[in-house]
Amino acid sequence: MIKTRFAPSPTGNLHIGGARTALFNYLAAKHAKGIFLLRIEDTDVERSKEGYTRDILEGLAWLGMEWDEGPHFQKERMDLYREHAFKLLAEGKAYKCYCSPETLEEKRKAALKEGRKPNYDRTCRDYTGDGEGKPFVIRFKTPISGEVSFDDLIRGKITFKCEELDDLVILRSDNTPTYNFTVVIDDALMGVTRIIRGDDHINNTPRQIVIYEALNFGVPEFAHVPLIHGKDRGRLSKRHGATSLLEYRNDGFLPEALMNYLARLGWAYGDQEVFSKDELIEKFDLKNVGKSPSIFDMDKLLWLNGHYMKNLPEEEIARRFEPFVEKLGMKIRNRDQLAPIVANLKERAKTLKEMAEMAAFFFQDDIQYDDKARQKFLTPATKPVLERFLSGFRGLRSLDAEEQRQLIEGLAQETNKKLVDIIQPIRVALSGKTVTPGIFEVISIIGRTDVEKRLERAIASIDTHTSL
RNA sequence: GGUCCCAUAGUCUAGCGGUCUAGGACGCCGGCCUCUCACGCCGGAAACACGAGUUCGAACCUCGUUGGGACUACCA
Repeated sequence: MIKTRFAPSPTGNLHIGGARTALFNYLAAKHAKGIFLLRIEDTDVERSKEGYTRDILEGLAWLGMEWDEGPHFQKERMDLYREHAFKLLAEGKAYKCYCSPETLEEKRKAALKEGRKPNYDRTCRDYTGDGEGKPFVIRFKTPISGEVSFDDLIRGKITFKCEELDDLVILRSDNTPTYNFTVVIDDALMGVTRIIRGDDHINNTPRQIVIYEALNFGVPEFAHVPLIHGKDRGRLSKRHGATSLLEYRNDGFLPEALMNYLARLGWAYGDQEVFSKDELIEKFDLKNVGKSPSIFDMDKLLWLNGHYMKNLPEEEIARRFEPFVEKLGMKIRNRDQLAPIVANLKERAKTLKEMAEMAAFFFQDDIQYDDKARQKFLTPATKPVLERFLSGFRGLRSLDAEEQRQLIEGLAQETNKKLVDIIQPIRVALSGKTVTPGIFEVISIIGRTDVEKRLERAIASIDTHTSL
């Protein structure tokens, strides 16, 4: 049975990089019909915040990654870590270190200055005294010679010399455990068989392996996925996409699209670009995960989101669309409008938020005229067009597209104008903008009464402006 | 500095020694469609970082160079 885990620390929001690591773990587990476990690594009391935990859980849930086990919280397992630390101490596999942080810091600086490794000099490794009541930490006795290697599932064999490893602190002087220790205890005790994490952990892996061995725990499999970089090729920061996943939700992205995008970032299945969640589970394989870091590309995400906007069931899009309309401070008064609005806008809007912005004029009585649009299309020259259209419109038996077409084409012939010259002023009169869905659709969605009102108002507004 | 990882177009990637005059996608440019904008369709520019090997043959294997990244805490 394969068991994977996502183990974020609640010292920040769940960002794109973390979400993708979580996704790979999720997909690997689901693909193997195994278990996906969630663990919150909150041993850093100073920096951990409950708000971040909430953000992480909500982000995972929104993307659609249900975890099978947990969330476990390390804060609740402190005794367990201490117990194992003292067990190692009793077995002579760890030792108390009485060196003060200050002297350690000095030694490190001096070593760096002289070009030596800034590792702990192991002063206390063979010390047998009682430290005279001084505060102490527990350090792990790392093997001094030899090699540690592991078969990374996506990189192959990676080997480290033990000399490069340090005698890691596993229990701090305040009696709290450190990361490299808790992670081993938890992964071992929770039965995690396959650790998929960012490649920033490659260097930690040998340090963890020697702890597994000292505790007689079976060593799990490791897979280190490349990090996602920002446009500047550096680590992801707020500027590119390190903000919370939930911001993508608020910006009107669909979880289906984001999951699809994230999966394809670093992983590929031939030439295929679009994958449903089930398809991802079916086809995901760590073997096809690339080794080089990738850069987050908002344009491609937008394209994929647009794809899902077009292809998800309209009722589903409509349901998710409503909150975005409300967020713009508008109300959907006539629910019959919703379906045709979505039908017409789903090909144009890349996000739900954009869709709401595009749809705004449908929901407002006193629409705002875009300045440039008004100057160009609501003028003394176009006023007669609008007037003639209005009177013709009043005589229409229905708002059927064919009838509308006849009216507008007739007007174009009579005035010797092109269709666009008739339609654009009408479009601006009805929407305030030069860009909207097809005019017949716009008219039929707005409805007879409101179309007339808006035309009247637009015509009147021309008077106002010319008299000024 | 040390250790480790990585290297196909601007970006995501296919490629796993011959089928590569390197394929797909986003983006970009041009065209068609057309009531505006999109959508859709058609076409185009654009890449194997460099240098040595190995081999009959290398984007694919080896080594080196260069470039990028990560780690180097009583953070995770």
